[in-house]
Amino acid sequence: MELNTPNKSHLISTPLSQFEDSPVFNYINNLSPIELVKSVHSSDQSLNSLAFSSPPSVFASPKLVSQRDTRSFLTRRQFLDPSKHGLSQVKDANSTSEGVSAAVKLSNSSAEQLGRLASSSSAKEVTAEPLNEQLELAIELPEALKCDIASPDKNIAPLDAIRTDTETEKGDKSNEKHFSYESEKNLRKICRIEQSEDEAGVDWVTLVSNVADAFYFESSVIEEHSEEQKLMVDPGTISFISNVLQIPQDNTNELENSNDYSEQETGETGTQSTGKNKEADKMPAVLSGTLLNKLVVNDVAAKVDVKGKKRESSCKQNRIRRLVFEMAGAHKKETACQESNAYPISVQSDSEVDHIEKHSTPRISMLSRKGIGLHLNALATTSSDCKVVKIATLSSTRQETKTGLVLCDNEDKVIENAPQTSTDVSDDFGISSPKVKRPKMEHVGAACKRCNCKRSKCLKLYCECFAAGLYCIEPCSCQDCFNKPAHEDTVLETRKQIESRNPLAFAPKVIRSTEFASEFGDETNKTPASARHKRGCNCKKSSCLKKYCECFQGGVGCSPNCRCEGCKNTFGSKNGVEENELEGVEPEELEKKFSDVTSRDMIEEGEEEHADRPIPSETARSSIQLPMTLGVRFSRSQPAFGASSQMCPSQKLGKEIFRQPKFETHLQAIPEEETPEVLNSSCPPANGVKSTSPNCKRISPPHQGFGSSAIWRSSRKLILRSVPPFPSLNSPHQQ
DNA sequence: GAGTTTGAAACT
DNA sequence: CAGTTTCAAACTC
Repeated sequence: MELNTPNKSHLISTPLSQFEDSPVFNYINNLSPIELVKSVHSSDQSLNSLAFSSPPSVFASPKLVSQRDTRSFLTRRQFLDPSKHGLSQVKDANSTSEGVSAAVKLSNSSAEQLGRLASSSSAKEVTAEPLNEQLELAIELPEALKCDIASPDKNIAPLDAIRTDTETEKGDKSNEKHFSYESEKNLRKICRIEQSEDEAGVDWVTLVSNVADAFYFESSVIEEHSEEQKLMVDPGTISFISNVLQIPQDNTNELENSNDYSEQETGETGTQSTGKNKEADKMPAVLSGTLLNKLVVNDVAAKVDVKGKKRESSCKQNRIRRLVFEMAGAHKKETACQESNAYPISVQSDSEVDHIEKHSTPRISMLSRKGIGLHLNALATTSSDCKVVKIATLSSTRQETKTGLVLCDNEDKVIENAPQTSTDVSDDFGISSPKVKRPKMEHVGAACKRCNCKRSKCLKLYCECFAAGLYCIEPCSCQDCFNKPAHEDTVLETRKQIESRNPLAFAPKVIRSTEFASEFGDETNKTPASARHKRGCNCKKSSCLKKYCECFQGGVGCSPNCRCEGCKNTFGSKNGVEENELEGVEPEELEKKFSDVTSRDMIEEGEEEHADRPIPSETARSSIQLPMTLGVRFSRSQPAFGASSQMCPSQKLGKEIFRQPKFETHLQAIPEEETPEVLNSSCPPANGVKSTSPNCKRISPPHQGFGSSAIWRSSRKLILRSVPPFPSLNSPHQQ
C-alpha cells in the first residue's frame, strides 16, 4: 500500500521540478493560468502525468482543456488529496494504530511529502506538516483544498476521510490489478445495475425531474463555484459532493472489505457492502482511478463524509456519481448537464441518495461508462498517457487499468448507437414506462451494448461493443468473443490496427450541428438535424428512413456527405434539394413519412406530430438544441464531450475532436449526461420513448437531452405530453 | 425464433 | 478508389 507512496513522492517531485523548469512547461503555463495550476497539481502528485497524459482525443478541444483545467484542479486535488490523505491518514492511522504499517512504510521523506500534500489538500485534517518544495504545488491547490478544508465536517471528517483515503490507496495498490480485471466486471455490473434501476427507475426519474433545476444549479456550482463556495452553498450539496468524493474512499473501503483487502479498518463500512455494493464500489474505484476529478471530489467528500455512515450506502452511490462527475468533469466539464446530473445527485440527501442509489447507480454507470469510455478511449489511444499517470497514485494506476479502455469503448459505442442510446436513455429515465423498459431491456443490455457477433470475434467494427470501445459483457450473445478484458492486449492491438487504417473508426459517428455547420457551412445548419453523421450514409433502399441508415439511426439528418439515394431522412435529407424534394413532394407526404417512421416510432401518442412534422430543419434544430441544453443530462454530456471531444464527436471534425459520440453511447450511458448533441440527434427516439413512458415529466428533460432535431420538434409536444420518442429507434418492434 | 433485408465494414 | 465479400443489425414473418 504505502509502497507507492515513497515512490510517488519521488516520482512526483522530480518530474514536477523538471517540468516546471522546462521551457515547454513555462510556455504552457503562460498559455493559461489553469494549466499552470494543473501543472502544479500534477507536479504535486504526479497527477501531472495525468494531466499531460489526459487523453488527447478527448481533450483535444480547447474548451475542454479549459474546463479540464478547472476540473483538473479538482482532479489533481483529488489525486493529491487521496494520496495525501493517504499519507496524512497514514500518519493519523499511525497515531491511531490502524495505519501503523502504512506509516512504517512511509519513509520520513515520503511521509513528509505526503503530509505536505495532505496539508495542502486538507490542512485541517492533516496536521500541518512541514511543507517543502512541494508546498509550491500545494499552494496552487490551496483553493481547492481550502474548499475541502472548509467543509464543515473537517474536524470530524478528516480522520475518516483519511482512513478512507489510505484505505483506498491501499486497496488501490493491492487491487490495481484487480481493478483492471474487475473493472470490467464493474462495468458489467453497472450495466446490470442499470437494468435493475429500471425497476427503481421510477423514483429515480422522479428525483431527476424534480432535481432538474437543481442540476443546472449544481453544474454551475460545481464547475464554477470553488469548493469553498460549494461548502457555503449547501450542506446538502456538500454532502453530495463529499459523497461523491468519498465514494472512492468508501469504495476502497468497501472494496477492501469485499475483496479482502481488509488490511485496514474496512470493518466499519465494509461489512455492509453487498454484492452490488462491492461491484459498484469496485467500479467506482476503477472509475475513480481513471478520473482525477473524482479523486478531488473524494477528498472533499471524505471530509464531509464524516457526517454519516450513510456513506456506505452513499458511497456506492457516490461512486456512481463519481463516475458521472468524472465523466462530466473529464469530458464535459462545461456541460451543465453533467454537473446537473451529478449535482442532482449530490443535492440529494444521503437518505435520498440511498433511496436513489439504485437508480442513480445505473445512470451513473451509464454515465460513467460514457465518461469512462471516453476517457478510456483516449487512454486506449494514449495508453502511454495513462501509464504515466500510474506514477501518480493508485487512482492513476486504476486508470491505467484496462477498465478504462472498456469504459471508453462503451462510450464510443454508445455514441454510435444513438438509437439504442435513446432507448437506453429512456431506460435510464425510464425508468419511466415499464413498456419502454422491457422493450428496452434489450437496450438496457444495449446500454451496455450487446452484440451478437458470430464470426468477427467481436474484434471488428461489426461488433457494436467493440466499435463502441466496450468489452462484451454477459448480455452479449457473441461467440468466440475476444472483446473481453482477458484479451485486452488483443483488443487494444486490434483497435490500434483499425485506427491506423481509419483514425476515425472509433470516433463518434455523429457530429453536432454547430460543428457541422462550421465545417459544412450553412447547409448543414439548414438540415433539420442538429447533428450530422460524420461520414454520411450510403443508403440505397431504405430511403434513410430505417435504422439501417446510420444517420437515421443516429437521429440526425443526412448531410451532403451522404451518398444515399432517395433520401427521405425525416431528420433532414442530405440535400436541401432532397429536402425540398421531400418537402416539395409535399408536406403531407413528408408528414406521412415522418409520421410513419418517426411519428410512428416517435410520436405514437399522437398529437405530437402535430407538432411539426414538417419541421423545418432549422426550427427543428433550434428546438432540438434547446432541448439538449435543457436536458440536463444530455446537454451536459454533449457539451462536455463535444467540447472536449468525447461527447460529440463530430465525426467529420474528427475523432480527435469528438470521440464519443455515437448516439447510443450517449443514450446508453447517459442519457442524462452525455447524450448531448449526439443524443439529441440520435436520442430522440429515446426521448420519445421516455416521453411515452408514463413519466412524461422525466422524459421531457431527456427529450431535450436527446434532442434529435426532428424529434425535438415533436419533442416539444412530446415532452409535455408523452410522446413516444423515436420510433424505430427505441422501440420497435420492439413494440 | 427463423429468415430476409440492408448497409457498413472489411477485403481485394 | 471502386468493386466485392463479409458481417451483424434491423427488420419481417
